[in-house]
This record gives sequence, C-alpha cells and structure tokens, in this order.
Amino acid sequence: MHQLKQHIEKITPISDKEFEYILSHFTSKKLRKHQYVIQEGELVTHDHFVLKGCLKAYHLAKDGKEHILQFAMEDWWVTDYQAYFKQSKATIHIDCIEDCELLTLSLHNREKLCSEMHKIEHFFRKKSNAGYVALQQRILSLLNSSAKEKYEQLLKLYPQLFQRVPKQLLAAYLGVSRETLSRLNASNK
Amino acid sequence: MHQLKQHIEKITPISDKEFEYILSHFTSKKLRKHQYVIQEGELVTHDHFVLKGCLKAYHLAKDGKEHILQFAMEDWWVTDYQAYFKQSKATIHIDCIEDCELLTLSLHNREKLCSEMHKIEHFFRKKSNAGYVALQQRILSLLNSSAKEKYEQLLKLYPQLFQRVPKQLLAAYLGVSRETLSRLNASNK
DNA sequence: AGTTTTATGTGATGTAGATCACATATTATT
DNA sequence: AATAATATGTGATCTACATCACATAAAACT
Repeated sequence: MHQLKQHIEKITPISDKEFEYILSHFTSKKLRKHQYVIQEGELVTHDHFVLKGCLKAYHLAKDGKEHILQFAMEDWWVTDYQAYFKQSKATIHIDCIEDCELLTLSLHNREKLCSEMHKIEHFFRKKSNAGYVALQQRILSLLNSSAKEKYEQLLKLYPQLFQRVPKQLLAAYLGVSRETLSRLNASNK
Repeated sequence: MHQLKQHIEKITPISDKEFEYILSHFTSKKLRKHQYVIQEGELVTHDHFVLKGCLKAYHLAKDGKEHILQFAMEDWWVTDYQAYFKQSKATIHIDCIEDCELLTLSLHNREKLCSEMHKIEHFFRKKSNAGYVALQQRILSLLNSSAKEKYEQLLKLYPQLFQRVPKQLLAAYLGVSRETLSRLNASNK
C-alpha cells in the first residue's frame, strides 16, 4: 500500500478512489543530501511529506548559530508553517541531511482537499493537534531540564535520531553546545 | 453578539441557529482567583474557552518550581491538551489568577460538533494550526535568546500580560529566575 | 588510496544567570 | 486601620554551561 495512504489511514479510512484523488494533489520531489527545501526569505508555497530521508528545519541566528526547530524523517510533515499558512516569506531554512524523497502539497491544494473532503479536514486537524501537544512537551522540556535531562528525554522519544543525525545537530536541537553534549556522552557510559 | 460567536466568526461565518446549537454543547463555569481548573493527576474531560479572567497552565517540577506552559486570557482556549485528547490524567495544573468565567467543552461534544458540522472541524483545524505556529515561535525564542531578549519578545507579543500578571510568573514562563527578571527591569529604564 | 571536509573529544577559562539572603513594597484579609 | 500574605528589589556568591583552542577520528570526494 502507498505510504501516504497508510499514513492517512492511521487517522481515517479512505477508499482507493479517494486516495488516488488525494494523491493527485501532491507532486513528488527528490533531493540529495545538503540540498535545501526552503531558504530564509523565499516564499513558502508547499508543505512536504517525507517518503524517505531526513531533514532539519532550523533558524540561523545573527551570530551564525543554528537552532533546530524540527527534524523530519519518514512519515513526517515539514515546512515553515508560519510562512506557509500566511503565504509569506520563510524565516527558517530546511535542508536535507540525507537523500530525500518528498511529496509536496500547496496550500491551495491542502485547503481544496479539506473543503471537498471532510475526512481530510479531520485528518489535518488531528495531525495538527498531535503536533501541538508534542511542541508543548518540548517547551516543558526546555524550561524544566538540565542539558543532561533534555538529552535523555530526546533519546527516549526519538532513539532513531541518535543513529541518523550528527550529534552536533542534536545539540542544536536541544539548545546546548556540542562540547557539552559530547561530555554528557562521555559521562553517561 | 455572543463572545464565542464572534470568536468563531473570525474564522468561519455561522448562522444564529447554528451558533445556538453549538453553544448548547458548552457549559459555563465561574471560578474565583486562586481556584483551580485542572490539577495534576485528575482526569481531563474538558477544554475551556475564556470569557473573562486570566489563568496559568503550569508544570510543577520535583524541586517545586513552576514552569508556565501558557497563560490564557479572554478568547483563549486552555486545557491540558495532551491529557484531554488522550482522555487521560493531567500532568499539569491550571489555576485562575483572576476571577474567571469559562465555557467548557467535553471531548465528546467537540468531536460530535466536528463531525456534524464541517465548518466547526475547519474552525478547530485553523485554531490548532495557529497554536502550532505560536509554539514553534516560542521554541525558537527559548533556543535563541538571552533572558533579556526573551523578555522583550514576550512583552512585544503580549503587552497585556505585563499589566495583569505578576512578574514572577512572567519569569516562570520565560524560564528565567524572578531575580534576573527584576534586574532586567531595573536596567531597561 | 590519499586528501579534504566534517564530526567528535577533551582540557582550560569565562560568564550569564541561578541561588541565597534579606530588605522593602504592594496587595489581601480580618 | 492593622496584620498577614504576596510580590518585588538588590547585593554577594556559586555553578552549569558556553566559549576557545587544539587534538583525533570518521566520512566524503578526487
């Protein structure tokens, strides 16, 4: 079965006909490692469903430091949502950290599908709710915890990241310096 | 016009009949300052729309420190969403920091309205999207910034808070000690 | 296979902000 | 109005983590 169909059916059943129709609103995109999906300042027109690969969404601070907002792997969605929903210019960057296969969905097509198919509006509401909850948890983790605790929480939540993503990027996600993270690794064994 | 109707119509128009039907799914609740809406460990059954007043949603760390996830004022929604969507036990507290008037909505009624009225599902999707974007911005602010910058960003975004909420609570929201915040105030003038 | 690039480890030193301690306002409560 | 409770201010000290500097190791490219 198609990966996206499977993904949608975790929330709502859809027929093959319906899925075919839905899929026709996406376009596919292949990118190599180090290529970008979104760059700061560019108009954000599409949301991206990850079929394969891994990406990072990050903000570049004036001092050149990268602050990672989100990683995205198989079955995740990623874009600059602020810019996407407002159809305005990106304030973040999104880069491939592995070769990637994406399905892209324009805001127009998203809204079209949502208004034509109540099921799809339901699907996106549920996804958005889940995302909201996950971000709240992350905020609590950022407020609460020492570098060590944050790191442990991240590894517990997304053990796959540890394998796939350079540790300096995990540090940039946690808001900790790569040196501190390295020392945590040393002491944790 | 009813405050909730006005609120919904910022996203989608509804007739008086429709609104009457929607409203019949809410119940109203009045609470005094210092009373609680949700306590850690209790089952979370309802979402809350604030008609009047101000609340804080916070996590209590083991060391007794309060980490504020969210404030809620007029026209905001607040609950422990993680627990609410899973119909499970709260991991956070929500208290009134002023006398409050709330409209409460059970998950059952929320889902009922969403499935009966496509418009309402649309409304909640849009609200959730906006919330997601706001949380992303907050995460970037937490990752990026010094205590001073975070404080300035907060005051720019929600100047009302400065008037209504004790500064030690703003500190707990920013993840900064109240002493540090006080020193920022002193130097900023 | 060799060379460049990128990632990681580890010591020495610096610093923003926490914590502690207590004084002073401000706000509730009787 | 008096008293209690809560909020804020401010100095002195401490500490987790950042930053800098350089060594080592692992990928990536030719």
